[in-house]
Amino acid sequence: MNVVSLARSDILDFNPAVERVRRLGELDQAGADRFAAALFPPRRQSVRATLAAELNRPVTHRALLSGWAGRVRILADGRRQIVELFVPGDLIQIEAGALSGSDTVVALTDIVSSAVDPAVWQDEPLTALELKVGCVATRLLRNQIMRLGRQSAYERLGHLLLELRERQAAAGFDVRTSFAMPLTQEMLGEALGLTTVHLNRTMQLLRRELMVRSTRNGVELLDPDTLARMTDYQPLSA
Amino acid sequence: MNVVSLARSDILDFNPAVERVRRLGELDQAGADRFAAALFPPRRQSVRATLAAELNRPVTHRALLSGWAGRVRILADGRRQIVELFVPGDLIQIEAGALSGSDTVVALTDIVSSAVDPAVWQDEPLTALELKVGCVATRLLRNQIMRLGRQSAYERLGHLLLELRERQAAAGFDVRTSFAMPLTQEMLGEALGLTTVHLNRTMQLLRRELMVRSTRNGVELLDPDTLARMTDYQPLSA
DNA sequence: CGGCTAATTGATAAATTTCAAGGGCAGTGG
DNA sequence: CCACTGCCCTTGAAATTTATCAATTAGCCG
Repeated sequence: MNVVSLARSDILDFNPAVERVRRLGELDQAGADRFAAALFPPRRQSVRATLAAELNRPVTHRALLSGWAGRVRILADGRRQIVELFVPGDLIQIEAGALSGSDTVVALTDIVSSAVDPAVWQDEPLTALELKVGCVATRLLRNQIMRLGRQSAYERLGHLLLELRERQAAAGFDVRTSFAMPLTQEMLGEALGLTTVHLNRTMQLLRRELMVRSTRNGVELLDPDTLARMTDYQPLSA
Repeated sequence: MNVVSLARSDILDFNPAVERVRRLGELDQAGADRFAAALFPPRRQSVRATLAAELNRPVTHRALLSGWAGRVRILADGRRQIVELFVPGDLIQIEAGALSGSDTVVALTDIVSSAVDPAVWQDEPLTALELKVGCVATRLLRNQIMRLGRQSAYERLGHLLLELRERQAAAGFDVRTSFAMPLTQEMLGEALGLTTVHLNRTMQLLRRELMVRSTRNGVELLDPDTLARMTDYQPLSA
């Protein structure tokens, strides 16, 4: 009855994307299975690989099954902005050609992902889901804008960590003690509009104040409620 | 044959939203008319009014016909971020309830707008359009993230002005000499993550360098190409 | 034990914010 | 017609935050 531990214990057929869609759409087993069946065979890619549009369509989704990715924009002088972060379970919207602008989706770690058959959104229990998935993605973009436009380094980092935690929880991962955070501080800085040096110092501050503990390849939030209050974090599932 | 001047000369039935959709979807007259017919009677609202979801649907579009609006997020301590700006011709996506997060769409000037009948997207020549409209909106959000995360005050302002110009051009306005810019410097600052004071100084810098000339309620870009190079601006229509 | 890459530190410079006032201009009412 | 009031734009000086530059340390893998 504990979905989290079931999902974790039976790694073999735990699929974070299916889990996420199941919860988001409040699907029953049949609906979840239908979505699972719409996933093409997973493909493995290494860090820095590019995720491209597929199936000869202007817009496709790829379900990220493991590893992290990011949508990246690079300026003429080499500055790099990670516009959007993707964690396991996310459905990454990839646009073909001109529609994508100058942004690229890149693997930030080694990843596994599968294309989503667009036909699946026609099926009755899933019709509303494409819309919902889009709305959530848009809200994340707006969160990112709020962080970059209005928050201090400290707030940005705290807010982002809370968001990443909630997103992983929404994909069925157990985040109660700690959650995955495989990004280097350089990448985190590129996402948060901060230099590596400053991000490092900000992270140290969070640790010194006992808001965060870093574990191997992961992070633990020691007082999420206070952190949420301090950084104006609003749960996605509000 | 000059669409711009035709549109301008016949103000009476110039509808920037119809014009924009017509171009975006490469519609013929019949298609454009079909879209025009899907617009509910326009409603007038004053500055600071809120645009709310309608038609008992989770997501609706409102076509902004005149005046400017913005999607706004307010933090607990009163800081305000304009997440997204809307100019005449834009189709503003408005989410109901929880889907919207804590963001609100607000009139930044007096405005006129009409709801879009969602049924219109089912019609054949327009099917692909909802997708395209969404993609463009998303690209604008990503532009905003890039500006806030990676650019200096000078670059941010220049980049945004170029974007606002192109968007108004895309809605059929003649932007060759100057274009509308009815926002106060305070609002511009709230959009660009800058204080009013700093925005003011940055604007003066752009003027001093003869990149920008301010006219009454409008702006003229004196050397758009150079400005685009300096600010890494990529046309939406690329 | 190298040889990486990532994390950390210290010192200094630059960008941006804050605070506090002035000035311009348009509409309003006497 | 003029003073008045309410925005909005503009300025100056000082304080903060964040970036830059340049090493140094820590960890991990073969």
